[in-house]
Amino acid sequence: MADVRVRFSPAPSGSLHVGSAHTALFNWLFARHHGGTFILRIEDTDITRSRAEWVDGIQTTMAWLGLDWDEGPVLQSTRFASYLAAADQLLASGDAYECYCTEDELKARNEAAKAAGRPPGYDGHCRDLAPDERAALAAEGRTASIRFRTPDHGVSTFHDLIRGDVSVEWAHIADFVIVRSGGTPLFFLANAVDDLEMAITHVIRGEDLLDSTHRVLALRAALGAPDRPVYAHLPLLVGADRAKLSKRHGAVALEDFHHDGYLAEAVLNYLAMLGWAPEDGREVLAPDQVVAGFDLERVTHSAAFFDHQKLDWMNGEHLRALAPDELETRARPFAVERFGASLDGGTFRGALRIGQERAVTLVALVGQMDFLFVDDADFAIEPDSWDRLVATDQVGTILDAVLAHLETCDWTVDAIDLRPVLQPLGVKPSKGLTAVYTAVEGRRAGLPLFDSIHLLGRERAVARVRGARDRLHRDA
RNA sequence: GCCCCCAUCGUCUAGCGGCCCAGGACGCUGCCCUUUCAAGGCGGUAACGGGGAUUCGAAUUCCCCUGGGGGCACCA
Repeated sequence: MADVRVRFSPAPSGSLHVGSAHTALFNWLFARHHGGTFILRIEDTDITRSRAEWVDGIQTTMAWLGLDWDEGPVLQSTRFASYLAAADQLLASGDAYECYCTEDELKARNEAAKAAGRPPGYDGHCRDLAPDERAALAAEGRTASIRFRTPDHGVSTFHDLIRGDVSVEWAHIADFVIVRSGGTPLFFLANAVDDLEMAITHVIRGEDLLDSTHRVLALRAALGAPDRPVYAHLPLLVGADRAKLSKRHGAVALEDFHHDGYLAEAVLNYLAMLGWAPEDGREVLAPDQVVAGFDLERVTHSAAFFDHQKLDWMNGEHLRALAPDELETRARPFAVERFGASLDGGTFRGALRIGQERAVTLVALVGQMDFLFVDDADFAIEPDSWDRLVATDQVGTILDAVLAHLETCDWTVDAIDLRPVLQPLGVKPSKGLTAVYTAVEGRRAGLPLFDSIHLLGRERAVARVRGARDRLHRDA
């Protein structure tokens, strides 16, 4: 497939949402798979809802995910002249007309229609006004919007790469506004004009836009387009209630996943698996592998549930696949944010080495090593863990023996093995060591103890075990 | 209300007429490994929404029903 040109065209009315990111990703995958061009177009024709900071945020987040674009960002707000010229052309050809109905009137008539059991949508009130009628309305001080005249009869059909032929009767599609009474163009117009001018070959977007395709295509034809792009409507992403994913379903802003310590390649991988599956069934893939195997015709038809649990698993898979240096590069910002100046490079690398195989996110990875970097004055055992330590059989004996060992043992080894200390006491390692985990790491479970003690250093390790032992005696 | 789209384990999916009394993955769960927690290894649990039709044969084709979702803005 040569000369593929696709675009991702978000409205900058918020930060990039996982549903939008899903659409962006599929466009990007398609473009990259076919060696085509991926264009970023910002659909900000509604200037009251758009904000420059969101335009920046969308780009930042796309860059984080690894979705690079070849052209743009093209802001539709800078192209109003083109859209308005197209509107004039449609007015001249009779495909569009001026509508003097006010928003309040439309709303009232719509509600009346619904109440009467008739379908909502424009009723054609200003469709065939005579010139003198228009002049009279304008004289009242009304400003006209411009509406596109849809056919009264017949059927609109287009072919969707994923869903096959999709048809609807024109009688069900009301005339729609393409230019606001304030003189600014609307989505349908800008979309049709830009897809035409940018020579978009494939339109890949969410299924929620399926019905609007008929209108865009009609506009496009009225504008004199000789052809149509290929359409592919993606399955929607839904929450636990099976409704379209939105803010009330929890974290849906893509930047949140970044901040929560998810790896971009894991998010990309997971998002790709929502609605698409590689032919060989392998699920954990690097971005270039997803690109290589991607095929729009293998995209599924039904809405997909965004499963955080599976994302967590997948993130762990990608985390464990990272080379040591790369892991350090990714984790360091999170560690710096959490520990600041107390972060020691050597200890950090050691902790990463033993933490990598058990963490789900970078945040969790850094979180489990906090006992190494917290100020010793601030170190505290979790209350619940302390209670259970106190209740442990022979806890005093265990801590005394461990303390004695830590003060005298050889510290030049790789890790401080405490099993020989416990053995003479007749304490089961798993049980006795839980008490030591609590004393050293502040909780009953965490990074491997023997390595952790070594990373902590003799002085600090001894201080922690002594602290626990002394507190035990005080309480007793 | 009208229109459109969709329908395989709890979830993501494989399956495009016989290879399927349905395969993989997440989750859950049993065992093993094990200094905790994980990770890992080996098992287990669990699905073709219902009814017709076509066919020698249907998860796969067609129709109806049911269910779910989306749309019907001077948002995109």
